[in-house]
Amino acid sequence: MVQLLNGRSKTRAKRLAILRGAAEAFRDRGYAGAGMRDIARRLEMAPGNLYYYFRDKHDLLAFCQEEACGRLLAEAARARRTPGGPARQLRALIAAHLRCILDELPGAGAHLEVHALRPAPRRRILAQRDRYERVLRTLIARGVRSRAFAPCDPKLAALAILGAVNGTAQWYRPDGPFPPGRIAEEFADYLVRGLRRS
Amino acid sequence: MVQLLNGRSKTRAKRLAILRGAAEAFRDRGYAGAGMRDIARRLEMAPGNLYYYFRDKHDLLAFCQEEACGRLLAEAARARRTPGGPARQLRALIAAHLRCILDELPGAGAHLEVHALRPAPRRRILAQRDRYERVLRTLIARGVRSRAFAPCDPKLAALAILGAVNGTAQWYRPDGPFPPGRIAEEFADYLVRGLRRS
DNA sequence: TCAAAAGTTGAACCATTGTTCAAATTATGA
DNA sequence: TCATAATTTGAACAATGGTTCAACTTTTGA
Repeated sequence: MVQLLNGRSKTRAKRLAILRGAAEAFRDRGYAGAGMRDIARRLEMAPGNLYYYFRDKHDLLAFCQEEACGRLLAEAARARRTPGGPARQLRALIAAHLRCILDELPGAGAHLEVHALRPAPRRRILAQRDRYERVLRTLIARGVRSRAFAPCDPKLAALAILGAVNGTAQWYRPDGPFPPGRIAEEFADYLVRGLRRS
Repeated sequence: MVQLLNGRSKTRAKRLAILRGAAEAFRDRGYAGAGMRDIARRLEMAPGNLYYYFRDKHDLLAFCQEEACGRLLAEAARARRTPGGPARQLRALIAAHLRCILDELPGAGAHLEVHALRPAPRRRILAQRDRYERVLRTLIARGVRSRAFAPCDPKLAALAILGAVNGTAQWYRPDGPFPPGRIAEEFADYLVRGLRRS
């Protein structure tokens, strides 16, 4: 294979591979419960090697969460550009969010154990999370104003949606009965229909 | 005060007090992240004293989860006795569930970190959780059959509801802008409306 | 082909964790 | 009031955790 990746992006690829194992471990055992040795074993590498790619465990967690937030914010931006009213856009965002955390990242940042982050990354990640939630709330509020949705508190509705969506990381299994696409579609339908006027 | 409590129920009261502190710690830091010293400090007692009431940390976690599951199953039984169709019953159960984990228990077992349980308690708690989920699914399926709800997979719908409901433990704060009753009512309305035919 | 750089290893270190226990304190009841 | 039981304490112990690092292997590029 031709070498298309320079040094920088090769280490980034490795960091993403580590992310996958680490995020799985964090999801299964929690941040503190997942040991560096466990993470290394999942990836079939030596524990010490993790420290070649990440300064320490906090840094590894921060990378997981920033990667997840970054992708979700990209999906949020795309959703706002999709044609249609707030209902269609919200539906698209929920489905994209689900595909993202089920398919690409193994629930990275689903737990969002921000308490374990250092002050600086925590501020960054909380800011990203706030931006994402604001997009959600704005879509909902817009739907309420356009009378597509019934009156409600957009903040509470957004929290309900995020709970249902992020909760999937806890029970979803790739070899389970529900493929990610199916979950994405059914959840998006259900969670948007609850907002509609009845 | 008159001594109405015999020895047994007095130690049970203390165990419940410990539960409150422990469940808060588990919710904030995760099972592994919450140290026995932290839990003791929250309760203003010595670390060693916890071992007078619980065999070890696993036992403390098991008590939290069994207490939570027990109360939720009691609410499930009551919901099935409330008058009205599946929609009303489901709405009542969701609201009761929320009041339970927001008001009474500080999100005990919200995480449901079953991996940290010993085999025997884990079997018990998983069985209780399954029973609870089955009640939920049955209510949903009944609503679908009676054409009160739109066709859907009751299993997926139940998981969506549980995600939204249990997720509240992560962001709810007693001194926040939303009182538990408000959250219970809005969530119950929203989550049931999503099932209705539109 | 080979020297330098990049990447990998696992044993060792030290702080922290769950846990124990003998001693101290408080509650009980006759 | 006092002896007994119940409860609480905190120092100490063994195990586990994150982390370091010198040595080793692989990759790179000329």
